[in-house]
Amino acid sequence: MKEFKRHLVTTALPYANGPVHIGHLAGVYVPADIYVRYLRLRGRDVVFIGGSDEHGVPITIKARQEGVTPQEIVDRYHAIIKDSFERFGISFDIYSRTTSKIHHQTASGFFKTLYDNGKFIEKETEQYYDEEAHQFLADRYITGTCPHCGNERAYGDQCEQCGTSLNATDLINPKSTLSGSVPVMKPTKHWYLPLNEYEPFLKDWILDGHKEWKSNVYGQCKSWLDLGLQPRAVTRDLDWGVPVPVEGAEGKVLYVWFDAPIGYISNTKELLPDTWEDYWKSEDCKMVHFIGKDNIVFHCIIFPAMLKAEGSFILPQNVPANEFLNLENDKISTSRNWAVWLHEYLADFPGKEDVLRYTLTANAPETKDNNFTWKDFQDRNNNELVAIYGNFVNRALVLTQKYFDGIVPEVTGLTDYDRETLDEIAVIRANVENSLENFRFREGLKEAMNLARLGNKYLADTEPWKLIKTDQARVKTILNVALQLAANMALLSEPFLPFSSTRLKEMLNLPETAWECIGNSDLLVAGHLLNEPFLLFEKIEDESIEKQLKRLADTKIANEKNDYKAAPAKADISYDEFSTMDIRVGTILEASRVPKTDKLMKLLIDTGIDKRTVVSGIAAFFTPEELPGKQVCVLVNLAPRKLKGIDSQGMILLAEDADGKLVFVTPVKAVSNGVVVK
RNA sequence: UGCGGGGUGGAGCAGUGGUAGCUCGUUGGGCUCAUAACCCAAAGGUCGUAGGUUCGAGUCCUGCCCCCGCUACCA
Repeated sequence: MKEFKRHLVTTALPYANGPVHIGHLAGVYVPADIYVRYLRLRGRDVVFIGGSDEHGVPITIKARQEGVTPQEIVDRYHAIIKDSFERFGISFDIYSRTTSKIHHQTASGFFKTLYDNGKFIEKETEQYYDEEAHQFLADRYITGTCPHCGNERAYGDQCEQCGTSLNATDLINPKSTLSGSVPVMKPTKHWYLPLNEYEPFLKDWILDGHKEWKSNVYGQCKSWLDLGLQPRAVTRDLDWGVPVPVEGAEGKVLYVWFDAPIGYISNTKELLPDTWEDYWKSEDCKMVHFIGKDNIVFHCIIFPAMLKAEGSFILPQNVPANEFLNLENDKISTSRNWAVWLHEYLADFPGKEDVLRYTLTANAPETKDNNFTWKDFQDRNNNELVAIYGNFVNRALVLTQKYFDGIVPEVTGLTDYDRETLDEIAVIRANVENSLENFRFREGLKEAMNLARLGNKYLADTEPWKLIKTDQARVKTILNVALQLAANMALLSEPFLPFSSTRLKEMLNLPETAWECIGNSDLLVAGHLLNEPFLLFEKIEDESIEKQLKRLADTKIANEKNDYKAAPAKADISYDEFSTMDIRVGTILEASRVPKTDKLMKLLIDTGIDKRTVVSGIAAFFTPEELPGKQVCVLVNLAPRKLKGIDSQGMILLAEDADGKLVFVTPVKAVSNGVVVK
């Protein structure tokens, strides 16, 4: 395998129209950070590049909805994202943004180079234009009637009712979702990158040259290449983005997918104005893109074709794309607020950065979509971090504190078992390294935890708490070994759990130690004074988990309300038919549950005409105590009916909300009992 | 519709032709230094489904079913 002098690690640029959530973290940022921290610990020359993607149509839409400028939107989210990454320990060397001056220059220059070298095709096409919003419309922003099933809410690219994919021009009665106006066809000119010309190169490079890529990545690429590539537009009609730097391109910007990956280059330039080319233009540099599976085609096909067209850049050595993470069995969604937001997590679980890093890594969607549940989060913390890692460290340190006043005891003689245990460290280290080099972070973490498991087993097998009564010298050796294991654990787990590693090193008073020392049994020398032990991890109680689940349940209810669509109107009736119904305002006098039923409530109501009994299915929503005195509307001429043996003389009017909850229909101010509702 | 990825004990994963493994949970036992933590043992899987190839298939082939991506928000 080739040894690279430098490493360039990029992470997908999060879109600055919302904060980052656990899906982003599990898919991209946590694995990338583990990888980078590992490379740094091994003394490799590495730059870690991140930044916000701040262009594109959705940001302009959101700005329009909120009545602010796109700049205000991206400023807001860029700040939140950058800050939360930093506090979470994603150790970017730079986290910049695509609205930066240097990015505009870089992206613009990149386009110009390709343009000047004749790498683009110019094409004029007719597209829908919204004359009120003064914008060309992407297919998704046009709705109309589906020509196949007649659904009136079909989108320009697909009808969600019948599933057919459409062209915007297929829609009957097209409407712009931006302004509601009827769009008109207008000619527009765009520049296309002829991807088809790069097909032979891409086939050679990926299909023959990178068979080691993950199967999801390789398979997706193969599929695209087998189907044949088409020229792809790299410009858009929009006023938000990097202006197209050629004549006749007024009002056009670079397509966000042309612009965004160039952000990796711009951000490297911003970080290293003088030496960035050592990373981007030197075959000695290994470039790796961390992305989610939806981005595979852009990073494996389009961006490499762009780089190839330009000619002076290197290509990625690997693109370890992850699958998706679900949250409590539902797709994570920014717009539906179905997510665990990083900035909220950091506020709710201060000091527990590593717990989330651990959970997301242990359960990373490396080979298929996975599910994050708060129960799993709690279990992994309590049963693994606390019980295995934290507990081992605590045992070793507390015993040393108790027997030897926190001073590392000397080795008085190693048994075969001691040696075997210590030798195991190097084996585990090799396993961790192998996993990380091959982007198997889940496996690597499990291997690292095996060191703590080994420690617990060692203590259980050697039982120093028994021997202390009879053989102090042996106990010295045992605790020395246990402490060496703990010190090795602090080093080995650092890429995965950096905050805990720092705390553990503090407790051990461990001097700066190189990764290469992992496996040594003298990381702590005899006579070395340890600091006071404290708990590395703490149990997470049910209450804090329930709080999170409650929040999600509330979101679900809110979404159901938002998604509520009124049922279609029933067939017309005459006024005479309506007037046959006699609806009166009445007051509830008494209320009691109907025994042996879940839903039924027996009510005595003063209807102004009489006092009568009504049985109503409201017991799930009201208590008998809160009802007396309430005014309600009653249909008084509904034929009586026996319910559970009780004569019900009428019906109370109720509105059923989107979430199934019932609400009384009540006059907005008190009126006399018996007044007519009409 | 098509193409790609995935469907393995309660949960999360490994396993590309030769007796089905790992972590957590569960049950039983042990230990008591440790955050009721730790250690040992056991139970638990007809490997989505129906066929086929093979002496032998989770592993290869074919059909079908389910989930996800390519397709707004979005990793």
